[in-house]
Amino acid sequence: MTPQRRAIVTEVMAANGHISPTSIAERVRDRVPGVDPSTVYRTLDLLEELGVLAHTHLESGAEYHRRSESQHVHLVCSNCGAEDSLSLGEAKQLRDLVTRHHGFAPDLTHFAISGLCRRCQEAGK
Amino acid sequence: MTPQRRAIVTEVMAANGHISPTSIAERVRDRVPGVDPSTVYRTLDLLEELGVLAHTHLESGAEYHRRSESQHVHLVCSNCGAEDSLSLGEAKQLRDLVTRHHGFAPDLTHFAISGLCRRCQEAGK
DNA sequence: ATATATGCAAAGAGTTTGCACCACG
DNA sequence: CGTGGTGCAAACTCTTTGCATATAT
Repeated sequence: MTPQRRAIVTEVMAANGHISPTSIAERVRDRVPGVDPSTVYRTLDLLEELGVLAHTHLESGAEYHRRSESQHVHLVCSNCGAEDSLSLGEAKQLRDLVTRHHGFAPDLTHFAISGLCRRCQEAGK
Repeated sequence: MTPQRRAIVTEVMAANGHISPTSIAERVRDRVPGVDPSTVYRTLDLLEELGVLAHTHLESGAEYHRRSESQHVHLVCSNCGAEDSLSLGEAKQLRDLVTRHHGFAPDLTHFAISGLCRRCQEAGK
């Protein structure tokens, strides 16, 4: 456990929801000057292998979050960028629906779900 | 309508399902030597604005496909890479479920759905 | 003829890797 | 004291942009 790793973990935990490797690098740098992006990437890979973190693909690229928040299914508005998420119950319904028909066990947290939020739908008419 | 554009469109249409910008660039190059990747990117953007093409985010990055195949919801196995897709009916059920609870109109084709295919689930025990 | 698409070259962003050095445990 | 984490520099991939030239209509 090095100070760099501690700072990286702290930033990911502090980010509410998810955060990109680039942002982590910047924020960690503010706190512990000199931390290299490569260290951030290496640490994120490690923490993911250890099962502490996981990443999700959003429009802007990969974002990391605590593994324990893995129930989080992201809904992102492609128009205004608003973010929402499914409840556990809804996520389960979706999961079951896919599994039932395909024997495929989806991890709905790994990619976001893009679409139009209610407001943008209404505005779009 | 330039020969380059014709070749690019041809390749996307020939690709069954989806194809990455890089692959398009390679294949087009085989047929019309000298075509620059920047031309490919510019053309893809244009065709997307015109509503002819759309892109989907897979694990490996963005892939383009005909807009008319936009019902295609991708299921990708994170273990073996196998690809499957939802039927129109299933896609509609999922869509309705999300819309009903959130007023959010998802475009399930824009991001793939990651998970474990049946075989990998069974093998994984 | 004229608007526009192309190629080329360069610049960027994000990420990965090799290596010598330093530090944690 | 030794394993292994770190910074640095370089390389890489994918993508974007500016500009002069070539091309479609």
